[in-house]
Amino acid sequence: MPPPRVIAPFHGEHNHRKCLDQAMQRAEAACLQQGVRLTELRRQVLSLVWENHSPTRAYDILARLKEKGRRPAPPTAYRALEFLRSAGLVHRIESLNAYVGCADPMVGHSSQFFICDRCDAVAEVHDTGVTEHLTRNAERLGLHTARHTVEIHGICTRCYHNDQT
Amino acid sequence: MPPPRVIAPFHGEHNHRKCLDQAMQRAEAACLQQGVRLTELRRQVLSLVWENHSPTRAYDILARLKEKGRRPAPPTAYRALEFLRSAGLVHRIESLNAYVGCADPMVGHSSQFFICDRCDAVAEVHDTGVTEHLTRNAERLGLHTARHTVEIHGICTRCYHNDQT
DNA sequence: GATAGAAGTGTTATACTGTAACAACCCTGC
DNA sequence: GCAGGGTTGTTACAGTATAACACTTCTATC
Ligand SMILES: [Zn+2]
Ligand SMILES: [Zn+2]
Ligand SMILES: [Zn+2]
Ligand SMILES: [Zn+2]
Repeated sequence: MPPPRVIAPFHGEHNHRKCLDQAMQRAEAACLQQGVRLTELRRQVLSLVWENHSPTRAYDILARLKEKGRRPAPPTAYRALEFLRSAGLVHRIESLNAYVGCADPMVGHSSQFFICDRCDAVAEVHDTGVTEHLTRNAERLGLHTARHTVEIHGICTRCYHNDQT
Repeated sequence: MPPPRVIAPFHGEHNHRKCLDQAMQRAEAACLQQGVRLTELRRQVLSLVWENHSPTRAYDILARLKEKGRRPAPPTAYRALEFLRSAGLVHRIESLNAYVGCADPMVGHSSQFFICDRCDAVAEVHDTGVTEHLTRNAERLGLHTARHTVEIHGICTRCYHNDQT
């Protein structure tokens, strides 16, 4: 079994511009491969989700789209987000009603998300051990699995230390 | 490591009246032990959640409370549900915005939920293997864990077979 | 038992999240 | 060009959740 792979860690100091560019490039490639259209609107929404590594809510997307000159209504944002999700380019965090970009869209994965409730940082992990346990349980119960939602909430080290001071 | 324990299975043929009575009894005991008050309203809401083993939404609770002669507004339901959740008597299914009764409230557990998207049946499982995997990952990332959300969606065997016919 | 404080519930209003339905537009292949 | 499907715009509304304050009920203490 391969070791758990951290797709996006907490607070990684990095050139985020690079993050964003890479995400957009991978999105173009993924859509090309899947034969679906990454339109200008979808590109804009994806880049908004990728503005940072915290979960983005649909109505935040709407507000930012307005700033960009569009006059969008809710369905505009939800449709774009649903497209991106089905293409594997973003994940939905159910416990927050929000979306994060996926840094590795080309592999079909069911990830686990570790979320800091103080600073909103999210780490995406792909631990096949967890997945196998869940799959085994599903089989035992007779559930033909469609999707996993695994979201762990807590306080990240940085925020935890800040609280002590 | 103990084997995964199925707290509530799919479609178990059973005397549900017994289910309900037992749940209410355990709730009384749990509240007594925790030194919190299981008021009449909270008792009513808990019994509504326990009417069946499918997730119950807050506004369904509201509607049923109206039938029982109250004239409740949303906060009434949400406050009762939040109380029951904090007392460990119900779990919230994040991916459905709904609540299910917990059949084993006395043990502090973080469960996994297996959900049939066709018939809404929910199975609650307590697999320490899953929990340990997640805990290990949280430690590695430096997340001081507060709560787990593990929800597996799919189609249960019974519904799957019905679809074939 | 009176009485203050805490806990619980009622009530109004409002914010946030998400979708149905239909119109208009645009792209692609014929 | 011109159908036809996919995408976006637009209006309206459904569903989920909380803030704020009033009122009641319970509990502890005198
Ligand atoms: Zn980045
Ligand atoms: Zn943090
Ligand atoms: Zn039952
Ligand atoms: Zn089913």
